[in-house]
This record gives sequence, structure tokens and C-alpha cells, in this order.
Amino acid sequence: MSQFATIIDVAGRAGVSPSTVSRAFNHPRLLRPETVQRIHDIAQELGYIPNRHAKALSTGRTGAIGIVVPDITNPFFPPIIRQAQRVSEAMSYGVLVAESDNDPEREARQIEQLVPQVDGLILASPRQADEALVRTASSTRCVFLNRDVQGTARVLLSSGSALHTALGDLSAEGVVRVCYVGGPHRSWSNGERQEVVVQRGHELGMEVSLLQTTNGTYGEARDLAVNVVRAGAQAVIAFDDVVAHGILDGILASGARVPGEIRVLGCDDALPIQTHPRLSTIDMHGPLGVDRAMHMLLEAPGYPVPEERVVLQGQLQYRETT
Amino acid sequence: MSQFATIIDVAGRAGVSPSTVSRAFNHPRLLRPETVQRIHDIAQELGYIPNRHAKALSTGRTGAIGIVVPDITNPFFPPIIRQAQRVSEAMSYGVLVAESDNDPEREARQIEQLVPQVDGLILASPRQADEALVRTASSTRCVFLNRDVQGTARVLLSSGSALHTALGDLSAEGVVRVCYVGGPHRSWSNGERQEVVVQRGHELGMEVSLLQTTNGTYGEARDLAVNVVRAGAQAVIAFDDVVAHGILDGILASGARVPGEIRVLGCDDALPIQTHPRLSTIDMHGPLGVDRAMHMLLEAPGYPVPEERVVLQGQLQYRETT
DNA sequence: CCTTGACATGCAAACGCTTGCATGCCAGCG
DNA sequence: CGCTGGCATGCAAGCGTTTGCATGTCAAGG
Repeated sequence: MSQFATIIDVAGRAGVSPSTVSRAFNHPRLLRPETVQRIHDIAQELGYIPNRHAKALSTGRTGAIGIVVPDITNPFFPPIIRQAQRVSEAMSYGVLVAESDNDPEREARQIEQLVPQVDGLILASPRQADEALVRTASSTRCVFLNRDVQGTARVLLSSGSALHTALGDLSAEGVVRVCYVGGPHRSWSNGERQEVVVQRGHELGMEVSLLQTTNGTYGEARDLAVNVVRAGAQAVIAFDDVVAHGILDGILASGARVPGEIRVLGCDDALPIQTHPRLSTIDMHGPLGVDRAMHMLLEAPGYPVPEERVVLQGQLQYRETT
Repeated sequence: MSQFATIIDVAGRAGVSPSTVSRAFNHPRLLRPETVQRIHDIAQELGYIPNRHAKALSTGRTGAIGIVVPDITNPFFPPIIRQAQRVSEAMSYGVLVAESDNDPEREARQIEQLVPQVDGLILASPRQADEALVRTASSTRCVFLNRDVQGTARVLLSSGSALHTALGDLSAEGVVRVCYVGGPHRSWSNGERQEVVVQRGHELGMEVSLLQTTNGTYGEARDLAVNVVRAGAQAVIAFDDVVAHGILDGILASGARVPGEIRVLGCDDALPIQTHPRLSTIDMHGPLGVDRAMHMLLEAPGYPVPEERVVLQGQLQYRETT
């Protein structure tokens, strides 16, 4: 708010032209080393900080990237945002965070807002239809996290392999009736998980039933638990850890024993706390995923971001509920 | 990344000057209503989006506010960030989020980075020394959340009143030995909570012991639990819900019964899940707090933000651990 | 019919920075 | 000793907006 020193102040004090100061920061090798040094010293002394907006206006690059997530209070996302910021910081970019609240239209608006003020976009678990996303991808530098949009740059955190072996293990223990409790139905992860459970379950001769929450909250899941008990499921695989805990709570309340009578497997492993019994889950390596995504976004200078499809497999964490 | 329509394109198409287009958006009452309408229509059609950077450069206001938090993965903060974004959105501001990682120096750097690119700053639970914060406050429009910096605008989410009655209730139940398990020691909230527990405890003739985590993580707290058991505490009051759950876990593992032998009270009530037994805690109304803070920040146009000290009391949520 | 305002709009400078081009200097070469 | 070319730096235009001031028009009033 107060007056900041400008490039012109620095130039005046150093007895050089503004362009020289600019070059001292952006193309130092064009200048005599001692000039660069002197300018840096004076800049430091004056507390000069380049004005991002002026720079952006002049170069057409904003020096910021945007990340939009469906729900910032879902513990899966904060570590992802954190990692995005770490990478950005290392490359001296800023980060704009937006939340779509699981609403495709809101998501569209957020993206629209963001696009003109960033050099690139990370769209994490987007909720819009593929069609809209393809359009976005074609007019913006962006990479998707957890959404398999054809022809774009995307990184997918897959639970496929982990679920595959988990179901195998359950089957080996004699489990025959398994229930998948889904999360937000526009979620790619949810689709993938449900599909794997159904397919692999059938392969193993299991009887698989499906339940669905609408928002994936703890309360919803807890209320759903009676249904899994009633259905006689011997194992439930939940969309994520929040849903898993809701189910777990509901099951325990109904008097069934976990894992004795019913096993529970969650997903994400992002909760800051453990519970009793400690939840078995799948570590999805969210931060690793954004890390890849960020590098894809920032290292290819061209436009659009070249198509690439990287799949990272989550890792089974057996604890006490299986 | 592609070319956006500029004010000049719109002007050309509408047969008016660029300044008129600018006024159509910013001071429509200076123009004939039909002119405004025509310009809006054409802008819409051309997909014109004002360039924030140009605007910022020209007006000196960036149209963004910044919020810095110590740890985005602490469930207390995401709802706060969300609310800050909601308010910002309503006033058509953008939000820059930064994380200090509980490190005062990092926090200083983040603030320094942010200052030139925002119109105001929300500093949530800052970790720097008062001195540094005073300096920041004097050179920037900012309001503090959960830090009582003299002479500045600040909103404090206090657990004082809730703890006061909680201790009274415990005392009435015959509790004599109480233990406070602290969180990050640079945290104002931690200081307040500890102080209230000590004072009120003594008032009630209790014996209060103090334990301290360094980062307030679940694992640390769990490892500390043996000490509270060993000390013979009949109640533990924890810095926040994460610490409380760690303690709870540790206590249960040691064989003691909760709340039978030891009661546990947490703080924040921000976890997305419930556990068994359900944790008694204090709802701190974080979102309400930022809401106030944001309005203080955005509604007083002057500089600096006028001093104000608003205290919001948290609300006791008795559940099953007391 | 001329004057006076009010009103609607245009003009041009300014915001702070980047960058293509121009300039001036000096060393080395023929 | 005059050229050439490389190097370090300056000049000025341009990025997209905003806004104080100037301009032109028209209606009402004298």
C-alpha cells in the first residue's frame, strides 16, 4: 500500500537507465558483472521488489499458476495444495487456489476467472463433464489430476492395483460378499474404484453390492452403514477414509465386530489422526501426483501442454480393520 | 494463453473510445444506459475479460487479498480459507494462499512475497514475534486472526469462556488433577488456553500439570499419553482435536478408561470425522472469525486498517469423552 | 437567438516493466 | 591508422487499463 521503489528509482540511484536495471535482474549475462552487482546492492538497499503486474502486462506471463479443487476441507486436498505451492515457490511462481464446492458450474466459473490471471492450471478431481474439460484444455495450459481426459496432459492416482490385490486377499480369507460405498459420482476416482471392485470381485466369484453417498460426508456414510450390515457384507470398500470412518462407526454402533465380522478398507490415507480400530487404507501419493503435474505444466513451455498420461499406483496400508 | 479480447477490440466494434468501454464497466452511471447495454452485449459476445494486471497497474489496487496460514493440513484452516474465498468472491477479489509451515522466517518471506501483489492480508495464527508483526502491520493493510497484536486490527477466537465453564464442570464432578497438553508454542491460542487452564484450575483448587508437543501432531501426542496416565491426571485438556485424539489413543492403549477414569477435551471441532468415543471439544467458529476479519479488511478503505479488537468465544461441545 | 450548464464521450498521459533497435566504445586486425 | 565487430548500455515503444481534462451537443432559460 505504501510506495514501493520502482525500477526507475533504482536506475536513478545507480546512474544507469531503467532498462539496465531490468536486465540486471532478468538477463544479467548481458551486463558487466560489476554493474549487475551494484544494481543488486542498490535494489536491496532500497527494498525494491519488482511489480508483478507491470511485469505481467509487459511480458504476457503472469508468474502464477492456479489450482482448483472440489473441496478444500477434504483432507485429501490440502497436502496436494501444499505440494503445488512448494513446487511453485521453487520456480518462483505464485499460486491461486480456487474451490468448486463439487459444483460443475461453479467450477466452470472459477476456471474462467482464473484463466486470464495464470500461466497454467492444475485441475484436481474436476467435476465438469469431459466435453467442457476438453474445451478448457484446448484454450488454456492445464493439466488434470485424477481425470482421464483424452488428448490432454493428466496424472492419474490409481487405486486399481492396490484394490486388485486387496480383493484377492479378502477372497483368500474367505470373504464372499463385498460392498463398495461410493463418493461423489462425478469423481473419476470413484468411477475407477467402483469399476475395479465390481470387475475384480466378479472375477473372484464374489457377490458385490453398491451403495452411494451423495457428498461423501461422514454423517451420510454412517447412516448408510445399516444397509451394509443388513446386506450381510463381509467387507466394505469405501470411496475414501472419511466415508470409511462413517461406515465403520455405523457398523460398530450396530454391534457388528470389525474386522471380525466385517472388514473395512478406506482410501487416501490423508487423515491427520488415527482411530480405533486403525483404518486400513490405500496411500494415494497425492503430493507425488501434483509434483508430476506441476512439472508437466511448467517445464514444457509450449502451448498447449503436450499430451501425456501418467498413472501412479496407490499403495495398500493394512492396519486393523482388515 | 490465446489472445484475449481487449478493451480496444470492444471499443472498435462498438464504435466508441476505449475510455467509454472502461466506464461502461466501472462507472456505468456516467454513460447513457443504452450505450452501456450495447457495450456489455458486445463485450459478452467477444468474450472480453478485463485484464487484471493492466487494471492493477493502472489503479494501484490488485483486486486480490492474501491469506497466510501456518499449516494447511491442520483441519482448522481449510474451512477458514474457504470462508475467506467466499467473502472475496462476493466482493470480486481473488485470494492468494500461502503456508508458512510453522516457520517464522518462512512466514516472513511469504508475507514479503505477498505484500506487493495484494490489497490486504489476513494473517492467521502467525508464528513470528510480535515485533515483526507490528512492523508488517504498519506497512501493509492487514488483519490478524488469532494473534493479539496491540494497535492493529485483529479477531481472536477465544476458548477462554468455554474452558472456564468446562473446568468448572470438571471440578463439580470431582476432578482434582488436570493436565494441559499444548500445541505449537508460538501460537497465541496455545498461550491463551494454557493460561486459562492454569488460572482457572488454581482458582478451583485443582492440581494442573503441563505437557507440550512440539508440532501438535497425532503421533507426538500419543507418545505423550503415558505421561498423563502416570501423572494420575483425571482430565486432560488438549490444544486441539488432533492432539486430543493422540492423547485419547495413548490413554486407551494404556488400558485406562475414557471418560471413566480420564476425561479428554479437545478444541476446534474441525475434523471431518467422528471417533469412538466421540471427542468432546470446543467449536471455535473459525469461519465466523475470518468473516469478520475479511470485512474489517475490505470495508475500511483507508490505510492502515483501523485498530479493532474483536473477540469471539468458542462454544463447548460435550460429547462422549467428558 | 444567444448563453449556460448538464451531460455524454473522446483524448492522452500514466501505471512499472520488457525488449528490439540504436549507439558509443574499444580491441584487434590488415 | 582506419575498419570491423563485439560488448555494454541507452532509447523509446508497447503491454491494457483508468481517469483528469477537454470537447461537443442539446435543452432550458433569459
